[in-house]
Amino acid sequence: MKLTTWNVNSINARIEHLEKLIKKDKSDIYFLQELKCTNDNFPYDVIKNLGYEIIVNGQKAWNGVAILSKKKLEIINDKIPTFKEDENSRILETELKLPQIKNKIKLFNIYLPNGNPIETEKFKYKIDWMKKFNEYVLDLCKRNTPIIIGGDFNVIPSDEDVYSPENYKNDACAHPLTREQYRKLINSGFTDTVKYFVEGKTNWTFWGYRGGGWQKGNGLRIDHFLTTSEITDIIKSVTINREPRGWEKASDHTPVTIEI
DNA sequence: ATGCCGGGTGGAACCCGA
Repeated sequence: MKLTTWNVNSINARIEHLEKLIKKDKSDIYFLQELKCTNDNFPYDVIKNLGYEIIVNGQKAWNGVAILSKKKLEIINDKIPTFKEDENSRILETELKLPQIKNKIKLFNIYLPNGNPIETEKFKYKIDWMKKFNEYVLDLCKRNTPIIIGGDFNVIPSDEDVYSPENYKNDACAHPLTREQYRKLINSGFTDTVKYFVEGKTNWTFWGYRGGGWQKGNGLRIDHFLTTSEITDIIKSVTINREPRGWEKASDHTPVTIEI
């Protein structure tokens, strides 16, 4: 069972890349972020023709997340239940049953707010979003629910996860308050699967368009899969697929895959 | 050069992202 997360930076601008990726790696489930389209403008036909069921939480111009799955999944939540007033489409919660795990697994596809610049309401919104999400998820943890959280976290977990910590000293993704909220998940038993399973350094998942980020190898590790222990125990592999970042007119993020 | 690029939107010397 392969699950892949990818911030596509506009599903309609990237549909040919997505098709190419799906035909190559054939994951069972895809978490997509930054669709930049409404539910009505999602390219359902292309993806259905590849053999996937689709759930979408879209929004005009910004944000938007979707889950593609070979087997039909149901939407459990499209808002954080403790943060229903959130106006942005940034989350999809669904459930998956696997034979090797007794209870249903909770799947979360998230597009966590960027939060820059840090002196504005945007940063307050980011921290608030993280607190509300943690409140909900950590409550599930207490009840020993198996959980997989995948997506674009906009969190640089440590200074090892950015090409130049100095340049990101005042960035919302590396801010101590951001890292503190992320650590609450780690300290509650979630495994940062890329950190734990992918060897070596510079395991970037994002390279910015500006200043030749990709060409210079100036990247960040901000797309993550976090798993509770029951899931971590059955992980076969975790990979960052750098290839799509090198394609013409690429997304600035590249896919991350876990196999269980 | 985070005034850099590349999306969306609407018709912008605009907005957003990270």
